Amino acid sequence: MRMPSQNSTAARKPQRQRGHDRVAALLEAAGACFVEKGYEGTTMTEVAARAGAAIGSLYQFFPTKEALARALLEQYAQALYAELEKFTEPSANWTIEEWAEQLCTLLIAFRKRHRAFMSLVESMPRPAADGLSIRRRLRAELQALLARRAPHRSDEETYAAAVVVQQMMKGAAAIQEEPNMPGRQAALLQMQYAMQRYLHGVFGK
Amino acid sequence: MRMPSQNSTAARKPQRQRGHDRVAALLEAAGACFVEKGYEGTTMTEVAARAGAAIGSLYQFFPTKEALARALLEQYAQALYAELEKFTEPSANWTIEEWAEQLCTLLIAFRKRHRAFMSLVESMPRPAADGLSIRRRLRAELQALLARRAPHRSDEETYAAAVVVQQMMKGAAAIQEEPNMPGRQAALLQMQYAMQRYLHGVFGK
Amino acid sequence: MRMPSQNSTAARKPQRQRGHDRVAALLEAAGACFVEKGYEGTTMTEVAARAGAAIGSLYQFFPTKEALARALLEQYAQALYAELEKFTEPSANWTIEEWAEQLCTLLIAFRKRHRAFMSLVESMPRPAADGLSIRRRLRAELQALLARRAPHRSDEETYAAAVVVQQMMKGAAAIQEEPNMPGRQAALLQMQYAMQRYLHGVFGK
Amino acid sequence: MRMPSQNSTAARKPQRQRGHDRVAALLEAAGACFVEKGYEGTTMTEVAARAGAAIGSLYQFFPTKEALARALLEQYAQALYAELEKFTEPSANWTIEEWAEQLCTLLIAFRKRHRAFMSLVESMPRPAADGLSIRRRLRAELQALLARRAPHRSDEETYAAAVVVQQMMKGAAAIQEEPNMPGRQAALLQMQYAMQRYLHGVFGK
DNA sequence: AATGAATGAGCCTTCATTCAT
DNA sequence: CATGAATGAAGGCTCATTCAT
Repeated sequence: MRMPSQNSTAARKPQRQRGHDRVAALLEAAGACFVEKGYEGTTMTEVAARAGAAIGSLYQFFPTKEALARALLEQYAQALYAELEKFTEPSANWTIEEWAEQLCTLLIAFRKRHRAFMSLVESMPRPAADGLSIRRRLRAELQALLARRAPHRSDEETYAAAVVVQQMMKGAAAIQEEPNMPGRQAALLQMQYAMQRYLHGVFGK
Repeated sequence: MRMPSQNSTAARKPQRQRGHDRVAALLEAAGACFVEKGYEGTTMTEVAARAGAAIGSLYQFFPTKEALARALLEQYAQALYAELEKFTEPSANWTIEEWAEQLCTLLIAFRKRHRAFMSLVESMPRPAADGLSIRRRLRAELQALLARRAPHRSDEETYAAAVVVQQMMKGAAAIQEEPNMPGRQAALLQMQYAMQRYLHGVFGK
Repeated sequence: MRMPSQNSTAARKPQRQRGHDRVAALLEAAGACFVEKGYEGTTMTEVAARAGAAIGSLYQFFPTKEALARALLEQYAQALYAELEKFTEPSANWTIEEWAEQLCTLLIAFRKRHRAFMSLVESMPRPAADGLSIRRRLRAELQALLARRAPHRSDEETYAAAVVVQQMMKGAAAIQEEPNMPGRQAALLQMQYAMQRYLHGVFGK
Repeated sequence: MRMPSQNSTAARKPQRQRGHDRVAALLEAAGACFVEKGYEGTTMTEVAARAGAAIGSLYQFFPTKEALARALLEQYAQALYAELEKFTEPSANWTIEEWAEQLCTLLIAFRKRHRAFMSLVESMPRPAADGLSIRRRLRAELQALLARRAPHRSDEETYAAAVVVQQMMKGAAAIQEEPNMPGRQAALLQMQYAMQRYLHGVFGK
């Protein structure tokens, strides 16, 4: 049963609200699908079904499968940048080892919360690979963070270090994701240790 | 000694010269395709065409796309193990840093020569994921190598270290593969440096 | 009340007028194809074309060739059961010979109207053989009818009789279907006569 | 050197002992396959493999799948005619009931021994349907037998009776073939009884 | 907006049959 | 004759995307 629609200005808001919920549900469903089956394995039909929407509705908001993935990725990226922001301020007080530990902790927690992130970054097909640009942005972020800690280093040096840190974090994520891995915790700690050693070597006094 | 146990997804072995050549051509074509477009993006039709064979010929030897990928993977794995074998002997004379450098060099060279290796390991769909078992084998290999260098370490410790080394090598490979990456060489060197620092910290006297 | 338990090989139900029409057209086309070429000989492409639909539309409603055949079969089965229902009531007044004649008439007419029925029951591949269960149901129906006429007979006896009647009806259908058969009418009458003799022997006073 | 080729779809006759064995093995393998999977479901490759022969060898003797089936059918038909011959002589002494019983027994035993016979007769595709002609020949045979027993009957009458008898025998075979059928023996006996009643009614004094 | 039907290019795979050795 | 590789038309089915209601 439909409520008699209120006057045109008032009626708009609930409609938008509905739309918002829809989009949220769709993105969530998409995330779940991408995690479970990867980009190629995910079906637009299934995403819609999982969100309790019709296929047509899905296309109303996301004109393309790629757009859907991109939107999801973008959402994650924003969240990640927001979290990284917290590193800007207090990081000055930390030793480089503490800094590394915090970074590891943050990234690992983030990937645990948003499992589709990695999955998508890795499984989107090359030509469309938006994952690439996201990685680049994240890398720049890391570089900026590192540059702040070591202002005397050249851009080339901080860039290279950012690349290394990024790859190591990716490694940590992979460890997390691997099913039935024995000694996962120990391995993660070692990964963190490796990063600490590296950063100490490069930026430590 | 290997049983001739052709399980259903295994490749049929050619029995004539002609067949051998075909299989080689097909595998090569498959490798090229997988590199360029990943597992899902690769078409059996295209593989056949690229090898100058009819689609039926492809299926004569590889009953499935998956079998084709698996065969390729297996081929690479064997080659890699063979190369790693050379590490067993002389490594005793090396410092841990030299050892790490040699390993980096070897793996990087290997991936350059067999670009489909990584591509496939990463892009094969989970359930079939033969990549997983290959990674496990390689990890065991690394662990054995590390254990030889540090006999006083427990299995848990060497295993964790093997995991870390493996992830770092994957990172290096990713760096190599990334298109249009500025300062690639520097980054690779840093990656190697990171590994050396880590191994030094863990196994160095 | 029917559960909406769409098991994976079941047909999706259309929810719009347009869909209903499509499904009807598709089933009709399928029937025609199955009659002409049997189950294996029938092509999904051809069914779609014959119904003036795209191949995708066919699969929208019938996820499998088997599902299509099953749906058709089910439709016929329902129709047949409905017609047999009319036998329950008045049959008491008939002699066994009249009963047999009516049954022959009904079944022959039914098969003439729904020629795909038999074709499908016979040509569906064994493992999937839904034909089997349909036959079993029809057999049970016949047994019930016979049991009503001869309440003093044991279940075993009526079952065996039902089997015989069923096979004879199948024989009659085969006679009908055979192309260029001389003296078809006479043969059909003889078939009916055989059934009457048999039933008279078993259930007659 | 090629013999002036017989008609194109016929099987070539082997000319050496080895060839004979091969052909026998192939036919047997074919029979097994046809029973298990029907005509369409059977693969030339599988037949060859099952007979321990190469696919090329199979085609050396049977130029076509159809030819293979036909050859098998022909073989069975010959065997059946041979067995029916025994009916010519002594049948005069039997009552019609005895005659029917013997016929049932013989046919049932035959189908049990040559299970591919029925399977093939029923599953060969229409246009090629050699089954048809075989049925016709068998029908003629039956008619001849019946005519001998009842010389006063017209051709039309004996033909119709032959048709009925044939269908009933087919029904009996179906009963035999049906998996997990409870009370099979009883049903078979009833089938025989039905035939006896019928023949008694038509040809009995 | 929402819904669900429509579309069709394209994918993986099969298999009867032919051919070169 | 034997063998096994070669061939390619054709089939079942998927799925991103568009359209009509």
